[in-house]
Amino acid sequence: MVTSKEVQMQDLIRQAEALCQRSGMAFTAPRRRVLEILAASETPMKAYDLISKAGEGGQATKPPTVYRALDFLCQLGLVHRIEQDATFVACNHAGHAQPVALFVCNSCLKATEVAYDEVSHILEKAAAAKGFNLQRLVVEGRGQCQECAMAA
Amino acid sequence: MVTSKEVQMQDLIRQAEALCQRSGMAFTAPRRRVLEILAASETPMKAYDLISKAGEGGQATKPPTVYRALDFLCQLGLVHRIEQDATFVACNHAGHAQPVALFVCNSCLKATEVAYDEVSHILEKAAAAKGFNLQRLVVEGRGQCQECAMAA
DNA sequence: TCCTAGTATGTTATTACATAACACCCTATA
DNA sequence: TATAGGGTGTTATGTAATAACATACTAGGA
Ligand SMILES: [Zn+2]
Ligand SMILES: [Zn+2]
Ligand SMILES: [Zn+2]
Ligand SMILES: [Zn+2]
Repeated sequence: MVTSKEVQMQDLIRQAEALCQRSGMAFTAPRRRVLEILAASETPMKAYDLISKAGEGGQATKPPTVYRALDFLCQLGLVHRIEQDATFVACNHAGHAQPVALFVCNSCLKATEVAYDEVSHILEKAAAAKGFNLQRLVVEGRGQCQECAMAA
Repeated sequence: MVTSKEVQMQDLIRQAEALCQRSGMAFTAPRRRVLEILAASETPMKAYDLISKAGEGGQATKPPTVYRALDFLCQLGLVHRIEQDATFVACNHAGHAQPVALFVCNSCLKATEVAYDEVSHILEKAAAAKGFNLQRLVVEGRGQCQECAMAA
């Protein structure tokens, strides 16, 4: 049986390959491995869980290997880092450079991506009013997702 | 000579005392010490710099002491934690519970607080559109502050 | 062919961030 | 004077991230 999650993952990997080729970057084994694990996960993962997981059934994987892969994938926009709790999540839009907000459910810990075009303009203006030139923006939230609201 | 920074700090301490009394909480020595150090700092500080600083001229101060004080001060809204780089900054509005965005300058590392009433409503709606009930929001930015833009 | 520059990984060790667990102290109140 | 709640001190540990250096692969030029 092939789950939709698996299909989504294959898709993500293909898009990553394509994106790397276009950018002239190598989609190497450790990068693929890290992206696969993240894509297969229901929830954002901590770096050291990733390290353990990547080391299953094979040679041990050390922190720098995984952190380097994460840096790479984050730069390409294939993975997002959630600053609030130092976790990483595969992007389900494969390489949008546009900023998105990440909302994490307090119950099930799943992350929901939400675009925020409007918001970034407003914040840029608000920053500009104080003479601040905004270059990078982090928007994250906590709350309750739809499923968990139903269940409660 | 009394600088404006020092005046601001005295003010902040007084407000903190008042806030604690109203809430029935104790404004104890370590809490005061941590707030004083943060209030005196030009830039947000890392926890371990705070720990070193707090230990200067006296008995050594250990991590739990400072982290407990930080938790306390953050809950009261007297201090903000910047998630992006795990730093802490004294709030210059003394205990607003309202959310603010924190913009950090890439050059001088100073933080600028910006309120964002509008934005939270928009994001709440955007989240709601995906069935997500937003409870807490983190908005942070990076860029260049006014002073540094002048200097450049 | 050989050299070299650029990119990427492997490995060891260390630094930085944060909390668990327990003992002790103080103070209010029953 | 017991005892419960809140707070601190201390030891030890857990968790997140990177420095530094060695090694490997590839592409392009002498
Ligand atoms: Zn995304
Ligand atoms: Zn949920
Ligand atoms: Zn503030
Ligand atoms: Zn600046």
